Amino acid sequence: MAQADTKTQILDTAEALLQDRGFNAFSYNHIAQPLGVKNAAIHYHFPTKTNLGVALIERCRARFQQYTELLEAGEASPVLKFEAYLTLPWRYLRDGGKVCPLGALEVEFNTLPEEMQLEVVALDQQMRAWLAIALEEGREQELLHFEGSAEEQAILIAAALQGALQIARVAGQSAFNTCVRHLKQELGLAN
Amino acid sequence: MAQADTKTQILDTAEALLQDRGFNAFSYNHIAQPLGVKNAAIHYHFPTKTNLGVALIERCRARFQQYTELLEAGEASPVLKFEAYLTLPWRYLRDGGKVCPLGALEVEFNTLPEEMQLEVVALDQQMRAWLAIALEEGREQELLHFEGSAEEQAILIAAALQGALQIARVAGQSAFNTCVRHLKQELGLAN
DNA sequence: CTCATTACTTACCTGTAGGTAGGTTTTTTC
DNA sequence: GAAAAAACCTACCTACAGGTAAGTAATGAG
Repeated sequence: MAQADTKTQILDTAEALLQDRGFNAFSYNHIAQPLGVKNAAIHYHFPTKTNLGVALIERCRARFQQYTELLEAGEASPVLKFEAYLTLPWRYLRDGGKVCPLGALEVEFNTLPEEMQLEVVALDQQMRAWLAIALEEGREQELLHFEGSAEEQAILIAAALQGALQIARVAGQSAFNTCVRHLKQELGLAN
Repeated sequence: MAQADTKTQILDTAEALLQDRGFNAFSYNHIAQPLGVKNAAIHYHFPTKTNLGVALIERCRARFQQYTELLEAGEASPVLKFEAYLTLPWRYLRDGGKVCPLGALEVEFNTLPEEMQLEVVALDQQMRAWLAIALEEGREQELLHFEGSAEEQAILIAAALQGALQIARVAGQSAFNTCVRHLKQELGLAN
């Protein structure tokens, strides 16, 4: 399984670089070097950078789906689901001040090949759609409180988290925590 | 004034490119071509891309200060100030789905030269600090309602707007409008 | 009218990005 | 144990990025 291993390592490295520097600011050599491999090796696994990008986003999608399926299978409460959602950006922040992959890709959206753009749109919809359902569930069970549609609330939450991760880079981690605290409060969740 | 004119045009073009594609995704040629000029001409006005970047952010800062000074001079109400703040991202969105310059620069933050990083930090603080004061004023006059410190509220608002602009790229302009509506509502502002 | 300055252009240079062709080593399969 | 497939490496190529040097055309001051 050396194949899968290297392939996974490539995706891991690329993902970290994406979240650290953005998609346009890393090259095949940036991936190859830490893996102790030549850039042609990366091209062997991912012929073009577009291929890499698409695979990277697809993996995010698959991982998110797995994650949510696990939560559904465990019959997690809407509150737990929401907090599980918060866990994602929270880990990014702790893991070296990374930024949400979606945010990075959206900023560079107009420079991305169409295949990647489609994946970005799909990932965004997938995540927000699931969050919206969890929020609606929470409201029905009177565990969460908000006005307007759940989809709208999901947009607000996603936007705030995404922006907060970015601002945290220049204003410190507390900026992100502040955002989370306020979002929870507005949903009627005790801290 | 041919000098100032070209220089301004360069900054205008660079700023548009930054908000459209990000800082790393445009070159001197991208600026030169639409201006009908060679890339060496850009180097004449801004020897290095770092110079350009710093000048660009400094201009944002100066412009923001002018904008706020005008509002202060006109003794604008806190509500008007808040709405004036909202005007900025709203124009970005209308002007071709642009993204907040600050957001773009934060995503690419780790790839920026230190001089630019310092400017980014300064711009972020400048904008959020002013917003916080306006919010606090609004609360004192019982025009705006929120919990926690004004600085915290300012972070939440800035993050949400910044994120919403980015999400609007893949989810449509309505995503941004939704965010604004919810933010206003939470501050106790009628739509 | 001359000289200096401003605002460029032409013509280059270096580095790196993404990508390819062909060879080599390692692993797997039968 | 041989053949084939997988997982690389070496050695390139092209395009373009950021940047520089030297020259030129226009402007304007003394």
